[in-house]
Amino acid sequence: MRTLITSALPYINGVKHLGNLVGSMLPADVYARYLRARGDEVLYICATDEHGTPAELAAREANQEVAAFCAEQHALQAHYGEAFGLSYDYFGRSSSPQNYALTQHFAERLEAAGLIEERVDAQVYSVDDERFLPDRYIEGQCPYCSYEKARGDQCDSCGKLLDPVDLIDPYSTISGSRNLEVRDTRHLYLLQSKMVDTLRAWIATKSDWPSLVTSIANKWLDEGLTDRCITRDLKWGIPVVKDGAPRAGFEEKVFYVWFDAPIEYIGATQEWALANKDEGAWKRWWYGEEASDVRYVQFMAKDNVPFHTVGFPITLLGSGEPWKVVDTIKGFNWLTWYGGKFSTSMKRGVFMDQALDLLPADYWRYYLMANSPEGSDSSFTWEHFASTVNKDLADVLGNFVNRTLRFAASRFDGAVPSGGTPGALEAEFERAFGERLSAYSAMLDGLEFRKAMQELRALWVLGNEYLTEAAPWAHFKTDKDQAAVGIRFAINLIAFFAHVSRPIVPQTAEAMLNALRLPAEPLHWPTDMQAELTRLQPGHGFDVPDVLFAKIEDEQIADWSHRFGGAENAA
RNA sequence: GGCGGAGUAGCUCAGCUGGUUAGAGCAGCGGAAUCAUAAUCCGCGUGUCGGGGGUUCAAGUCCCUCCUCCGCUACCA
Repeated sequence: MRTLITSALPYINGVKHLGNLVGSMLPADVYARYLRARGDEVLYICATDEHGTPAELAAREANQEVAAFCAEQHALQAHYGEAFGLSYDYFGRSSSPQNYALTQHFAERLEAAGLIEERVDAQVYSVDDERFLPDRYIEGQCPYCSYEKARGDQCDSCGKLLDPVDLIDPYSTISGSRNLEVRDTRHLYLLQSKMVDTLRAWIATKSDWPSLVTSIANKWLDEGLTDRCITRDLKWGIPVVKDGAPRAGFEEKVFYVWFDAPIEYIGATQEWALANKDEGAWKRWWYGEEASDVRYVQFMAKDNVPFHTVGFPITLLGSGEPWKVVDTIKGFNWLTWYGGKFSTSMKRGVFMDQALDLLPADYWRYYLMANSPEGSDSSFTWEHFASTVNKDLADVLGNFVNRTLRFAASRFDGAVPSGGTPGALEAEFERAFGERLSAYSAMLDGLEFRKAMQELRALWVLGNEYLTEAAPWAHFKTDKDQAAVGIRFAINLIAFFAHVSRPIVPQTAEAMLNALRLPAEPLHWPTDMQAELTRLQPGHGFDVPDVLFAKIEDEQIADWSHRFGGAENAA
């Protein structure tokens, strides 16, 4: 069994915040690391999503050409992804030549299958901006409640749905210009309505999807899928072609970002194959008989679910070609900022670059996974973050390693001690660890991350319980062999903890292995507790590492709340 | 407006197809221990399960209704 993993593509308009991270890339990474440790073959693919109006506007804001802007932002996101330990096999770009070719290929296949047709729309054009305006970029007075800043799609004041032409005295939010006119523009429509039955039958087979995902998917089907416009009047994007030449009447248009973005999962796999000088290697993950043993798991936040349960499957299934479609979708709710919204445009919340300036990646990784918004939205606060880090990471895991190794170093000369034989206590704890390990693995298999973190924490706690009962510091005075049994057991637990914690806190786990003078490779996933607890034999040397996790002080919380805003800066 | 999700201990959250005295972690209180980042371990939880009504032998769990919050509503992505 091979597993293909993709996480929703982060949009190009800036460094992502913790909410973006926890809803897609981070859990995908944890899962990929877990499966790799278990010995499975894994391909974890991600990429930046670079097209669309916001990218053009962000580039203009930064006073850059859009291509240069995207290249720079891609490099930044790649950098911070790596710094966060995101173990992509490849981090591609939706603006890659591979994605151009694939997107154009799918459009042609869909048209050949009778699923695409041209239609003419009337749309608002801003003469001064020299562009057609998406509804949300037009504001004006609401015809119902007279609110001055109603958007073209909806009035934020009275909530009524609007059409841009309804607005009184409309203007472009890009330039403020009121020089707007309605122009006819020709677009390609994907005839999603023809695929409803196919889609419904396909989704009906997915009994293991989270209810969050199926309910969103079924909602779209139940309301009746409408045909969807898949081209836009923009310059930055994938050109619309026909028979290898620009399509007549579409010379100034590109494909809609939501048409080409998911295709980039395949595109990025092709980029990966090319980078590894094995150009055909992508196919065994995506196409035909070769890919039949692939299990495909997607990670995304709930806003992305419609595009992955409806849009992208229609593209793949409608092509009539044997493309791999998703097997399991793991959807997430929102991580909120003190109950409000993390916001890139409002700069509200903590962003990946800022987070790493404050603390190493593992602090964030553990906190985010332990509080992952699976069942419902969950809320970030500095106080909660600090108490999770201090209690679970510093006091329970970090202190276990520290107390064990410091004691062992001072009483047993920096090596695993010999003497004594394990007794009933060790047998009892070996069994307890085995049970917890099974539960932990089962939660990871089931993509139940929050519960998995509870089990992981319970394993760490069990280590401290063992030490309390074994009390090597007490035995040391009267029975050195008995003390040696406890310390041997505890040192082996450190190695065990390193392996089981590694998908979540990779840097710390490697520091633990390093302290025990164990190689970081090959990856290892414990299954047999008896083997785990006898791995390090008497005489094996070790080092006492620096404290693994520093505690977060009240002054830091106060400082960060002040700098980033706390409750008072919630939406 | 329509649709989706949520409202469970001070806080953050579990509670699948209804079934023994509603759970976990944090915080709090008491105790043990003293190897350790004063770090650990043990013990202690009556909370109108948002309000009201209903179905049932039995409801946090199903139905109706009302209230509150969040999201989506297809041209933001």
